[in-house]
Amino acid sequence: MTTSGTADEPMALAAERLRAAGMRVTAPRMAVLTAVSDSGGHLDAETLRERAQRVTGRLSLQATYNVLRALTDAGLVRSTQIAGHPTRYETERHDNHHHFVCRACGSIRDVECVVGAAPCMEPRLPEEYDTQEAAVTFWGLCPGCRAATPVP
Amino acid sequence: MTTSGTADEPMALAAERLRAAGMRVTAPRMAVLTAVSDSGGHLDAETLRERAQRVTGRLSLQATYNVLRALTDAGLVRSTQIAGHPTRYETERHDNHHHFVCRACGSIRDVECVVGAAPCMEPRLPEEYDTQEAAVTFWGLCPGCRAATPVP
DNA sequence: CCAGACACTTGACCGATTCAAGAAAAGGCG
DNA sequence: CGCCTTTTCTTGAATCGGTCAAGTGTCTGG
Repeated sequence: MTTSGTADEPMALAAERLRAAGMRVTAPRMAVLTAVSDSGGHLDAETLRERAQRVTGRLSLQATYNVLRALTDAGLVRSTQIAGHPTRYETERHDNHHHFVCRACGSIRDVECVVGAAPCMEPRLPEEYDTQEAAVTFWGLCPGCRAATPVP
Repeated sequence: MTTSGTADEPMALAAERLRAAGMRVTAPRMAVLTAVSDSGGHLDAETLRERAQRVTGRLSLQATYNVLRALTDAGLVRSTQIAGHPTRYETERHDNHHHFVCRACGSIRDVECVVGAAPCMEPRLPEEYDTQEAAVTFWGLCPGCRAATPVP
């Protein structure tokens, strides 16, 4: 069987994580956090709302945004903005990884970065600049779209 | 006197560049292209419209978007999208440089990249991925805002 | 179990950008 | 040089992602 059974396990886990972060535990929060975790990342607010709704029965888009904001502020979720796409959300892994975006289908794939020694973290800027973070987006074609694209 | 005189020189230059790109030469296009060039980059559509208007006398925002699209497609202008900001435009220099964005004041500064050997251009991805471009955005505090910010 | 704080719903609103239809103007050609 | 076609500009409406605000509902600490 694919549905239910131990389907509330992730919910309990989500509750755990919310509590650990000092947040109130509510159905929408558990549902959204679970949706973000399960998906493997890179879903937008609307999609997350749809998924969360399957559990909560009903969830306003506004609430979804509220929850995502709260989860992001709490460090449980990381948001990423890709040019031309709505904001995407993924589980915060504290590994400062980057993203590859397919120009054809829009799919997103994580790209690991050598932790702590990310070469791209060293901009050629004067000393006075306080560089806190580097966000790298790789653009190109994913294997599927590359194969489907007639090479000129 | 501050106005006119040789003020139409950049216009002629813009006309030149448009023609070279095989585009029709129009007042809006010359004005916008000049505005992008003069500014040193990183202005949004609305600001560019204002500047261009000083020359053309009147220019719709829609036309500004049309022109910017055309210029971008023609490779004369490069557009950059920074999370939380409207799209910015700058003269295309074909040097694949990156951007530093101040979290406090939103100012943008170019960051040079070692041409041809950009370390950030080597994502750790399987062979089948066709990586065409890497966009790097550095986030932090510019000298001015850094000085103004009380260090905790 | 109750109060107060915090979260959710609904609905209006906003900024950035695009779509659509008609008027204007660029430029090739006779 | 002036016409005609094509492209571009103007105006106005619409879309999209997201936020603001007010009221109702629901956690959780005491």
